[in-house]
Amino acid sequence: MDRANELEGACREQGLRMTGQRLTILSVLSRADDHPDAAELHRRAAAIDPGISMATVYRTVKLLQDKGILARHAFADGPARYESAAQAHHDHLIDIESGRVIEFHSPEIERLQEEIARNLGFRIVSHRLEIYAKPIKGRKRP
Amino acid sequence: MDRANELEGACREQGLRMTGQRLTILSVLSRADDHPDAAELHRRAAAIDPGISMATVYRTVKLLQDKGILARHAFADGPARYESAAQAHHDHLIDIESGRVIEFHSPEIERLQEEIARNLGFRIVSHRLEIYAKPIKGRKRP
DNA sequence: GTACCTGCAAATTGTTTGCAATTAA
DNA sequence: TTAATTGCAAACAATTTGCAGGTAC
Repeated sequence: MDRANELEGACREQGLRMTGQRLTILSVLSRADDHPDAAELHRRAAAIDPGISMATVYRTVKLLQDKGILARHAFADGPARYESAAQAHHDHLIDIESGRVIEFHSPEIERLQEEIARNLGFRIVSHRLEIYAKPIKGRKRP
Repeated sequence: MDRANELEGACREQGLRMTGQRLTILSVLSRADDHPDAAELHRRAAAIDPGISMATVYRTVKLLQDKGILARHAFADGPARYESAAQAHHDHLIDIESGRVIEFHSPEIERLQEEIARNLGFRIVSHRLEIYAKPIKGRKRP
């Protein structure tokens, strides 16, 4: 019922072998409500199972990505960051002061993108929209 | 009057020393109507001045970037690609079959982005919008 | 003359991979 | 049983940097 089981279930459906390391990484991913990079995933996973290696983290995130279970985002600088692919499509606003990532979605922008691509004679396969911004001082944010 | 002189002029205005290597790289950049990566810039520059090193290419593009003369784009995969920053702001559609980059601009999308950021309590510093797409067969493209 | 620039090679960063040992199914 | 998975270390790709010598101004 919880997210760990959802991710684990998705993996089993895909016929992946559920090793201790994978379970550990899945549990880390399921409890993450941020956008950790590989090093951070390894740190959190190693806190549970100290023997886990960086190579396994990389192999696992790539595997999950290929299976459509995990989304990888290479923002403008620094290492790639990951999040569960289970949620609906969205874009990202990156707080360049804190590194925090805020998700948003604009059907209007999506529609305009489709229109632009079509007018150029293309069919969209994927897209990337990232806003790099600073918090406005004295403004409360949701 | 031509773009080589424009770029060179911009560099001189910034007080940069105009070495032979920089002039070579500037001339390569000025005649490029595509989005070359560092290796490609080096290839083209080396065709003019075989002694030029990769390190100098990297140092030069970074310098020009810092001075606002050159724009660096790290697309979804492969090395970063560069283009003159002299032109108006625009976003990119990448033909994933050929790697070709098509520029477009949508004031409407820009406006929506501003609105989204404002509503979240942020001020946009920069943004990145890339559309990865395939050509529609049997359609003529501009 | 001197601060800046260059080439070279070595270092860095983020990520991938070959291999021999281990393990899930 | 046996094909998949792991840890380790080495390999990789893109980019940066220390250093000793060279050059624009």
